[in-house]
Amino acid sequence: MGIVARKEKQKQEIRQLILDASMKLFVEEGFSHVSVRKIAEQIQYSPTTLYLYFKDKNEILFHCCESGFEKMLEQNKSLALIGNPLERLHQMGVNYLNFGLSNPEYYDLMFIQDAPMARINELGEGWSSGDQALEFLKIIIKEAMDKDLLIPAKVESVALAVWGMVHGLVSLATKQRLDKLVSSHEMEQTMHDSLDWLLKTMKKA
Amino acid sequence: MGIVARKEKQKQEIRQLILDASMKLFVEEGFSHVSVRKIAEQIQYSPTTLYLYFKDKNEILFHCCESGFEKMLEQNKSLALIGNPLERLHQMGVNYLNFGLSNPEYYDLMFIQDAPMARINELGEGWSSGDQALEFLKIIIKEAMDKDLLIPAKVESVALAVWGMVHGLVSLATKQRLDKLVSSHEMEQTMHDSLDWLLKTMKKA
DNA sequence: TTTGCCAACTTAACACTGTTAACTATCTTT
DNA sequence: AAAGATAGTTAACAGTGTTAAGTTGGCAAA
Repeated sequence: MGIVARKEKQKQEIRQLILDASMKLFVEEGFSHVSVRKIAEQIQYSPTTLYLYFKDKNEILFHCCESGFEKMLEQNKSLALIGNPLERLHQMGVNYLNFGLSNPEYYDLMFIQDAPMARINELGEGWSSGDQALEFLKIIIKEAMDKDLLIPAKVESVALAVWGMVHGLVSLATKQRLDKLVSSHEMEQTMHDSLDWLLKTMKKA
Repeated sequence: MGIVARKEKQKQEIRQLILDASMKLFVEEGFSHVSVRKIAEQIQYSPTTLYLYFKDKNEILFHCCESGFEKMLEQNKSLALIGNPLERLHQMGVNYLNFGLSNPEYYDLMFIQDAPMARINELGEGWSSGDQALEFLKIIIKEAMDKDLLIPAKVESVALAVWGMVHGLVSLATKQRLDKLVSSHEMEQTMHDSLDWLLKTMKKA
């Protein structure tokens, strides 16, 4: 049994090797410049070898995407320390904007590109990463309402509105839709202003 | 002079032929399935002929994108009839959500894909379509504030927040990020709920 | 009228892309 | 030692955007 276990371990190592190479490439060169052949070259294997470890490119990208969610989750660890749910919500929004602007390639994969979702749909699974994140957001909002800090409303609507807004800002910015409309050195500040405005507005007087 | 004018007219006709074919294709088959070769086949020309009329594929897509903005503008013509700026803002949001959900391929090109912006950046021009749309939004918000219907705030922040939210909702939805989180038959309603919530919340009591 | 030019257009090719089928070693088991 | 599974390869298919070179046809000047 030891021998079959070792084989399995080696297999996993190569899988990881492929994923690491993919991530390195797409962080450095950008999502659109990552090809199966380039990944293979990076790890000194033939391109077709990747297909022995992954069904297709989508599956590789899905794992990179999951890795992005881990990165994001990591960043949000410190949120637990914030007692006030409204302040926690605010910091979560700030973290979201920062993550998106600092990791545009990851962000693209996590929330915009079709590839990772295509893989999920093929397997008929749920989207656990997205589910967790939205659930987390809903809990904070519910807590804030319970503590009478927010105007009562349907939690789902508010959560979607907040997520929608920060996602909208990040994706407009990273897809260059604000470049010609907002001066670039004020861009980040303007985005944070919008977030501040939302939180101030939804706060109970 | 008549002869050179006719030639010019013919040139414009072929340009339009190419654009029409492109639009037909990418509305029917989806953005990612539009290739230079397919466009060419559609109009019975050789693929390379397109390069006599357009610099590259990006330029073609840019024009399709502009055509999307016209479609959207058309839809917003009726807004002028609404006297109350808050109601007008609300209807504009509703229109935005509907446009995005009904024309996902156009929407993708207008607000998400790199191609059209790449062309704008190459030419060093501004983004007049985006500029107009945002300006329009700002004017409504300013009017609402002046008429004491909205809590006063920096117009730019509010405009970006509102745009960000509707854009965020549409792009999350069209990029399948809500599929596993919101039941599909309630999706549209949920999105409108979020918009309603925002407008109700920002409204002066 | 004939020559020459110029414009519109096409063919062939380059350098890529994801992916599959078929082949070749190497290592395991009988 | 022979047979079979495993891991990896090469070659190929069908597609992408794009460019260089070649081919027409029609018009203008000689």
